[in-house]
Amino acid sequence: MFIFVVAKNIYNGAMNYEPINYEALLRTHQLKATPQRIGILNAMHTHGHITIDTLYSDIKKEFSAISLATLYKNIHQMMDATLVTEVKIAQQKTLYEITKAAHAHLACDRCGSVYDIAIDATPLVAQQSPLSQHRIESAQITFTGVCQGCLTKGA
Amino acid sequence: MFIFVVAKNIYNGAMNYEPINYEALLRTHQLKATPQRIGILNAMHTHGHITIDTLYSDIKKEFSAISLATLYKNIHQMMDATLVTEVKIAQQKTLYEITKAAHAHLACDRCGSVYDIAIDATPLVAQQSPLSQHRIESAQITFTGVCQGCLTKGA
DNA sequence: CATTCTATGGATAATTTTTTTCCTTTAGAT
DNA sequence: ATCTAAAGGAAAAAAATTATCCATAGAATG
Repeated sequence: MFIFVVAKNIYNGAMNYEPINYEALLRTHQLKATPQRIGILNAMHTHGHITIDTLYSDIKKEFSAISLATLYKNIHQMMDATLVTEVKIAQQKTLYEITKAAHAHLACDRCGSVYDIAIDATPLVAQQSPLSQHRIESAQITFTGVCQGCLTKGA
Repeated sequence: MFIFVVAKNIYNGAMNYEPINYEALLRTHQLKATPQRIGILNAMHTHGHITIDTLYSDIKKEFSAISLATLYKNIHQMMDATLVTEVKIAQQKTLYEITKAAHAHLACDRCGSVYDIAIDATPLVAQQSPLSQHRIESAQITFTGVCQGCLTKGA
């Protein structure tokens, strides 16, 4: 038997039971639910994580007049509201994703793609914090290696 | 009894037995040992990790005419040679450090400082790789929390 | 449902960060 | 000591990010 305890109105990319209500998600985070913001969240959701360029070209299909400044402004507002997370990986362009259940990333050395890896860093944090003179609260993990696709087709 | 197996000419920031021979380190990595490069490595070493701005103002004390382009060009060459590592942390400026023994970083939520955390990610990689459809080879870990300094002086 | 107030979007420009180009100088091999 | 490919410096260009200004649109209020 599995018990899913789902906090109300927390986005979880892995649980696509029903279409995501971006309006409610925005309001929960004290942000106005504008069409542009909904579009941004939608693009992030369909891509999992997204660069500013992909987001820009994607969203222009719906809002041809949208400006990059609008994207940056909104991304930062959503980051301040912890609704969006910035993902920085060495040698890669910055990615943005809807804040979701803890997970790691794999950056493929060969093709550069970034994949989500299901992992709970809680034990790592719990283990490290007492060893450190700092108070450790969370962990962001980026793995590097070779992705499934490259393994299959490559040597 | 402790046995230290130290690969020859690998930089290890933690082992300051003797002054680091940057010339040899550069040559080992097939890079010409120019004074500017030695200065860059020296600044990285004394700071542990460094932003481009700090590096620039630091190194100008020795090479007043050095240009930012020279820094970026060299950093990239050293990164290609795996002598330097780029550290990207969300909400922070990119840091550069001499590639050293595996370690994690702690980014303080309060003051923004970044500290090194001694940790060997090998077990994490070994544990995750078989669980994944990808081949996982290494891990970069960034912890967030509150650093010792802020803990002491703050609430 | 209309009105009002405030936050948002879009245009534009300014900053900041990073990369490129071109020419002179230098490290390191011969 | 000489030679040559690589490196440094100056300058500009390109890319990424942020700020400013004003018209407009959410959403709260009556």
